[in-house]
Formats: sequence, C-alpha cells, structure tokens
Amino acid sequence: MSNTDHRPLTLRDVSEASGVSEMTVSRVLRNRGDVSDATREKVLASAKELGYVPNKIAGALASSRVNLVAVIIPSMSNMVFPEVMTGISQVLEETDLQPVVGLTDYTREKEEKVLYEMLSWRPSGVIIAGLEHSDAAKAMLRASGIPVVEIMDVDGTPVDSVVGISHRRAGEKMAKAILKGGYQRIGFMGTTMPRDHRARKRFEGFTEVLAKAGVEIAEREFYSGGSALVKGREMTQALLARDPDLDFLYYSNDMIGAGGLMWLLEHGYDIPNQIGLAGFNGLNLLKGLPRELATMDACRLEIGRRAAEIIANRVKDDADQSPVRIALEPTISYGDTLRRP
Amino acid sequence: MSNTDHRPLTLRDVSEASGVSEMTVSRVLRNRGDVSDATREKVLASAKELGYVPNKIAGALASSRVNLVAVIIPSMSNMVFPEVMTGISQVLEETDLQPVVGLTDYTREKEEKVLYEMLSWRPSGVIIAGLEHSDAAKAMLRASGIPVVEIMDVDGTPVDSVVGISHRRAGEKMAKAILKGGYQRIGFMGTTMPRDHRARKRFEGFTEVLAKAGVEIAEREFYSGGSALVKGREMTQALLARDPDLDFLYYSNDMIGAGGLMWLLEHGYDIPNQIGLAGFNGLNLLKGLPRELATMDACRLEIGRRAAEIIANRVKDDADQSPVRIALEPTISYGDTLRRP
DNA sequence: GATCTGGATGTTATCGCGAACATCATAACT
DNA sequence: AGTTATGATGTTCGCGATAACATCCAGATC
Repeated sequence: MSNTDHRPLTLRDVSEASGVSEMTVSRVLRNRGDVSDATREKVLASAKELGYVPNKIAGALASSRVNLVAVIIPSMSNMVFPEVMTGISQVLEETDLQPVVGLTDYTREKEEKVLYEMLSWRPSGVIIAGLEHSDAAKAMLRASGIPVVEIMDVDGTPVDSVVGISHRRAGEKMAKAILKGGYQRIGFMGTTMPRDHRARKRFEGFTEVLAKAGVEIAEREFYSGGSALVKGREMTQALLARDPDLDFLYYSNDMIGAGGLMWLLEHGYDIPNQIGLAGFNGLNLLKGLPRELATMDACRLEIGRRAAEIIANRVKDDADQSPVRIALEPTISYGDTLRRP
Repeated sequence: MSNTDHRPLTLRDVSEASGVSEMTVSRVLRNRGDVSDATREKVLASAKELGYVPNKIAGALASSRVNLVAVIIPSMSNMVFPEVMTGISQVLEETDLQPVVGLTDYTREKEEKVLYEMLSWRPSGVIIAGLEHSDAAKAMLRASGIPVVEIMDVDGTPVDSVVGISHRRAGEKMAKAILKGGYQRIGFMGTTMPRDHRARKRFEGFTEVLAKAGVEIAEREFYSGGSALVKGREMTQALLARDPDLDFLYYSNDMIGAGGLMWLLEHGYDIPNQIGLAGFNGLNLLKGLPRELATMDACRLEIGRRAAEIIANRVKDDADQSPVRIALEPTISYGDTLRRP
C-alpha cells in the first residue's frame, strides 16, 4: 500500500507489479490507445495499491505538452481579480487545462520575473492583465510561440489577443451620466496612479468629457495603502472640508466609495440630491450597504471566461491562430446615489 | 532576436550561439559552478539575444528538484485565504521556492483531484487547508514523501506538520467573553456547515461553554450563498422577529456580522448595551464601518508565514524532518459591539 | 489453408537538461 | 623542475515518461 523504502514510484514499479510493459501502463493511465479491459483493470489496481501518481514532469518533457495556462495578475486581494479567476476556472474546468497564477504586485520588475518563471514551465497559453509591459516581457511573450491573451483593458496595442473593456470609455460614460444627472461641481478620489494604468485611463476619459461640457474637476484626492473604507471616509471628509459645495464625488473604486457613502450618511447628507456618488467595479461584496452605490460593472467574470475560451480554442490541433480582440461594454448601475436624468 | 522558425529554443541553441558547451551555458544560467566572467557575459548576451527561457521541465526531471510548493485551499474569494497566501508568499519570496495554488471549492472530491494533479508535478512541499481529508488524499500525502503542512486548524490529527488555531478554543473564548459581558440571551448565525469544519468546531466550543454556564443558544439561523452582507441583514431581522429579547448575536464570520450591524444601527438599537454582536476573522477590510465589530483574529498571516517557514526549512539538505505542531492563540477584539467585563 | 485485418502489446529512441566525473590549463607550492 | 591545487570547461549518462514504430495473435475473408 505505501512506499516504505524511499525510492519514488515510477511507471516501472507499476509495470512490474502488474506484469505488463511500462508503455501499457502509460496507455491505461492516460486512457489512450487500445488496452483490453482485463489489463486495464489489472494495471489500475496495481497503480492504486502502490499509490502511484504519474510524473507530469517526465510526461510533459516526452510529449512536449503541458496542460497549464499561466495567469499573470497584479494581486488577489483587491476583489477584482478573484472574479476574473472564477471566470477562467469555469471555462478551463471543462477542458484538461489548468490555470496557474502568478502575482506581480503591480510592479513591472516582478511581472517580468514571474513571466519568465512561468514560461520556463512551457505552459500552453498565457493570460496576463493589462497592456503595459516591459519590452523584455513583450519580447518573451512573442518569442514563447504560445497563445497570449491580455485582459482587462483594450485601450492599447496587444501582443496577440485581448479581452477587456475600454476604461477610457468607462470614464467617459460615467462623466456623461453625471452631467445628465445635473451635477456640476465634481470631486474625484482615487489611488495615486503611477502604475494603475486602467484607473488613469478612466480618469482621462472622465475629465475629457467634463472638459467638453465646460466642467472641471473641482477637487481631487489620492491615497495609497490602508483600509480602503477608512480612506474613503477620510478623503471624503477632507474634500468636503476644502469645498463644501461639491455636488458629486467620483471614486476610482467601490471600496473607497463605500467608505465615503457611510461618512456622508452619518453626517446627514441628502443622497443623491444634495450630493451624488459613484464608484467603479460593481463589487457584489458591497450589496447590503445602507444605500446602493452607483458604479460601473467591469465585466470581470466575462473577461475571464472569454480569455480562457480563446486559449482553449487555440490549443486545439487545427485551430485558427489569428489574434482576437474583444471589447466588452461596461454597464452603468445607478444604485441609490446617482440621480437619473 | 526572435525565434522566427518555430523550433523551440534549447540550451543547444545558446551553446552554439556563444561557442561554449551546453553545460557551461547551464552553469551560467543557474549561477552554479565556476565560470569565467568573459564566458558568463558572452553566454548571457547570447541567451538574451535569442530570448532563451530555460526549460524547467527538463531541468526538474534531470535534477529531480522542483521549486514549487503546492498550496491547496478552498477558495480565494472569501477574504480569509488571500491573507494566508500573503504570509506564504512573504516567506517563500526569500527562498527560491514558489507557491502554486489549487482550489477545492470546499469539496473533498475536488480536493482529491487537485492534490493528485499537483503532486504529479512533484512539488517540494504541500500546504493544505484543514485536517479533514479523504482517506485517498491522506494516503497520497503520506506516500508523496515530501513535507506536508496542514493549516488553519489544530483540532485533530495531522498527517505531518500543522499550523493553526484551535477553533474550538476560539469559540470557547468568545463564549466566555460574552458571558462576562453579562449577555444572557444569545442568537447564532452562520453558514450551513456540512463542510465547514472549522465553523462547526467554533460552534461546538461556543455552545459548550454556554452550556456549562447554564445558557442555551436561544435562536439560530443558517445561510449559504448570496451576498454575506445582505444575508447578515436578513438573518438578523428574522432572528429578532422570532425573539425580540435577544441581547447578543454571534455571527460565524465578520461579513454577515457587518450586515447585521448595519441593520441594527438603522433600526436604532443601542449597541452594545441593548444588544451586542461579534463575528469571526478580524477582517481588515471592514475597518471603517460605523462601529467596529467585535471579532476574533484568526492569525491568518502568521499561519501562512509559519507554514511556509516549515516547508522552507525542511527543504534544506540536512534538515530535521520531524513534524511540527504550532497552535497560535486567537485574540479577541472587543471593538464597539461587545461590552467589556 | 493462406492471407489479411486490426486490436493488444512491446521496443527503441528521444525530450532538454543537470549530476557526476573527466580533462586541461594555469598558478602555487615545495 | 616536479608536484599539487584550483579554476574553467567538456563528456557521458540518466531522469521518467511518450511517440513512433514493430510485433504478435486471433478471427475474418476468400
């Protein structure tokens, strides 16, 4: 039953235990080729008894097939990527592919390192967040010769395929909705964005639409680190202290938006009339707040699913290898904090 | 610069490009053995120019060394495991080990499948959540011959090493604090717990202490799925409708606790005097609510760190391989919702 | 009965790399 | 000068599996 001496088990052990060749054992364990029922059962019994687990390293080397898909994302602790992962998993679960996650912590250096590390395992495909990568990273992606899908953002030039939303457009759309709601004096709060390209693009789209309507951002505030809920409170208070006449607050994510919302409610603001709010991301987590925050869905689940589908399709033998570009449409949700036109 | 024909690059390509043997290239790329500075630079230049990425599959097979640590956890989307992962990453980052995550979705079948899949890559160690596994899974873990650390929970018999808190004790501790606070009529809300062994253990410890003090849980309510914040509201309302005289509500996690807290505040309850609340987990995410929820820290970061340290130590050549058992002490945090004694 | 067919099995070569050992020069001793 | 260290490199073999081909045998076909 158990492997008492400490030599690792190999196909040979199973083959000896069941009295057939290694090749036949291999065929049984992979369900490939013709094997009689009798031998199959004999082999499976031996394998189970020994507790044999095939060595994919050797298998992958011999077959040059690896059922791994590298997924490279900034972080798992900010609500947005777990949902993307869910989408990816949902789709890959129906194939024999398996996602393997690498985290970049929002830095290019780490992205490069992680990518190198993952490519050295020769995965069948890469799903990677964002369109901004170091030249070296782009070169690696191209040289790898495997399908690459860049996700989240479509505003830029992909290496290969891309699935996402236009964050620029998301910002524009929210700006239009706010203007239509009749708001005029707008404050913005978000992360300091040296590396958050998507937040920057939203901000650019946002300000541009306002500018066209002759409106300028009246006040702004940035943060990094700490509890987003607390930061949302603090920044909201600071902003309103500086300019009590603000009638709208646009937050670059839902968590700080929620913090702001709570602060405003505690201080008796009339929402959405005296002041309106909106965030970004459509965090399901926050359903259940006293008021529902206006937000914009970033199509996270769908992005994950589509990206995985592209990889899954391309891995097939006779597949069309041409790049795909999918731009999903972010949808606005007015909630209780944004006056409808 | 780029690999135009479609043959994958190997050490041989780099060796030919730089005019040295494959072995020397290998040594350069791994920083092992003596290589003259001149050759080193020559090799690195060629490798970079070709865009060569070493094949770890072949490397691992040849050296029977794999720098991967399998981390098997139920889910990434419930706040508790991301922080454990952070702890693991922090520690492994200082070694050459790399975590690879597999998700079980709280089912034994999937756990078994994921474990099999991961072991087939011959990782250097396994970190796996919980002490409850199928017999087959336990057998695999034992037969693997690699260090195994079971995490989160210490109430049970580990396969090898274990790092966690006693959830039973966590429940007991909270019960004592509640009793000392003078609460008498206690309601409980949590997940339906067919598979949530840790929540069950907390509940058992909790009720036992109450029982000794002659107190019984007055009302209880269970949920599964959906937005935890909303569920917390709904269950709280339901519970208080059934028994308006409850003076304490114990929630099996902070999210439903936060939902309950908001509902109570909106309905004008006097907290913590008319009614007290407590959750479980010490979610940093929730800092910034109108009141700070009483909770108990599950030492998630520390658990991750300790588990990773055990693996990292054991991987060393001459390491002590004896099992380790670390029981961390959960600490109570009274917040604003639990009367102090 | 001879030939053919195809299912069931075995044999050999190879995947790309690293461990272990071998080789060769140069420097450092006695 | 002769021996010994040490650094820098190369050679051989094997890791554990799979691809591709080879073999064998029972039944079908003529």
